[in-house]
Amino acid sequence: MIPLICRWYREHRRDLPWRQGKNAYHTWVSEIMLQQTRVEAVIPYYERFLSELPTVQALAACPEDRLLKLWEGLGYYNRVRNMQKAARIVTDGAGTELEKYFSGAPEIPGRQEETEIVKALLALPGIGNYTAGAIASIAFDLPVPAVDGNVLRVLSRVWGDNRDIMKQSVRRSYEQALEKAMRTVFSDKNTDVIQTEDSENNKSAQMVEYLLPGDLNQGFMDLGALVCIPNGSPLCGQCPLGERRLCRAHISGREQEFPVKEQKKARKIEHRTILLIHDGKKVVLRRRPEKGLLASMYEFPNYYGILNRKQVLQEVKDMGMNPVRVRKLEPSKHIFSHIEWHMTGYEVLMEENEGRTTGCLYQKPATSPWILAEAAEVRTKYAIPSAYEAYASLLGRMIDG
DNA sequence: AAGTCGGGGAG
DNA sequence: CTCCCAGACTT
Repeated sequence: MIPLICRWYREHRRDLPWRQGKNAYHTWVSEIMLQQTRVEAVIPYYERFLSELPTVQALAACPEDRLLKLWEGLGYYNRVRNMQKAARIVTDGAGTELEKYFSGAPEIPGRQEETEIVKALLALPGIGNYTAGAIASIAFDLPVPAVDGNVLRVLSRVWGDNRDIMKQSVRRSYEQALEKAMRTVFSDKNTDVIQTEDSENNKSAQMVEYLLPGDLNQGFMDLGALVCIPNGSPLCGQCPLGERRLCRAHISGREQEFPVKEQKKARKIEHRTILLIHDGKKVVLRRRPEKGLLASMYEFPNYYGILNRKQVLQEVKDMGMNPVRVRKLEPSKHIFSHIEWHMTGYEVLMEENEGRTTGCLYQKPATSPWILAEAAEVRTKYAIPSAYEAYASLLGRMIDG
């Protein structure tokens, strides 16, 4: 099965930005972005991120607000904070031996160093079993599995496995099974060769190429994305395993029954009130706490529950502003994985605050800091979660015209 | 083992 | 609407 997937991958692989050349830092960045995120969503972020932070050293040195702005809209913002922490560990030198692998020329570690490399990767924040395996196999050619949703879906169908793939015990058993198989197939003594044509000579000169662990792991990904797809019917006619009767689900016509997954719990609903406080030129923004949901990102002042006009006026006065006019805005809804925000908004026109950019007149700055942001900078400088998009869009119309 | 952490595209 | 995505971390 493994050689079949490797060969299928060489023939059908998608041409993706992070698949040009072999660069461990590039692989790392792409794998972090791709956690729970689709390829199409990642591509533009990946290009922008690498053009601004082309090296692990540049990542280590990037200011946090700029880092969050580069990640704005991708979600799971701890991913990028953890990646920067890891970059600082790597470039510190004191931490691991990984620095040479993540900077400079591509250097492939020997098999003897395999367990050490994987262990060092796993020790970095933001890198778990999957990502360590992906980097080790794709960038370093090490025979380590990278078990993600694609692998679980493909293999649960191939094996007709009716266990719940959400259970970590099941994931572990897949990792162990794959690791054992990969050690055998990718061992130095069993180098299956692939015959390929030499395109330059246009002759059928045969080159010897070896099956690579990275091709298997990426083969699972592309197979899962293009053929063995979730939701609906997989395209078994295009599958290298289907016609060879290597897939139990396909043999018995039960493709739809796998993978088995326990259904998720219902989301919690939260009502919130969003305030667009502005003077026609500047708008009030707030920085979220450093932990929890949307940590350290910027937002419009907002409050739990639905406030009426009187309460809104009181809140604005408590912030030290002089409100002139209050107007109710259209409600808006935003859905997170586990929470649903039902928002209502108010536009609050306030007196001009020339000269003031930050401050808190009636509250301690440490507990409720706010800033007066230039309208143009709201979009260019501050990382604002997509949850506020409806109101950010309204604000643009209020201030710019 | 269960909960937290985003956002968007497809069915 | 629901599901799922190249998951990791905390409790």
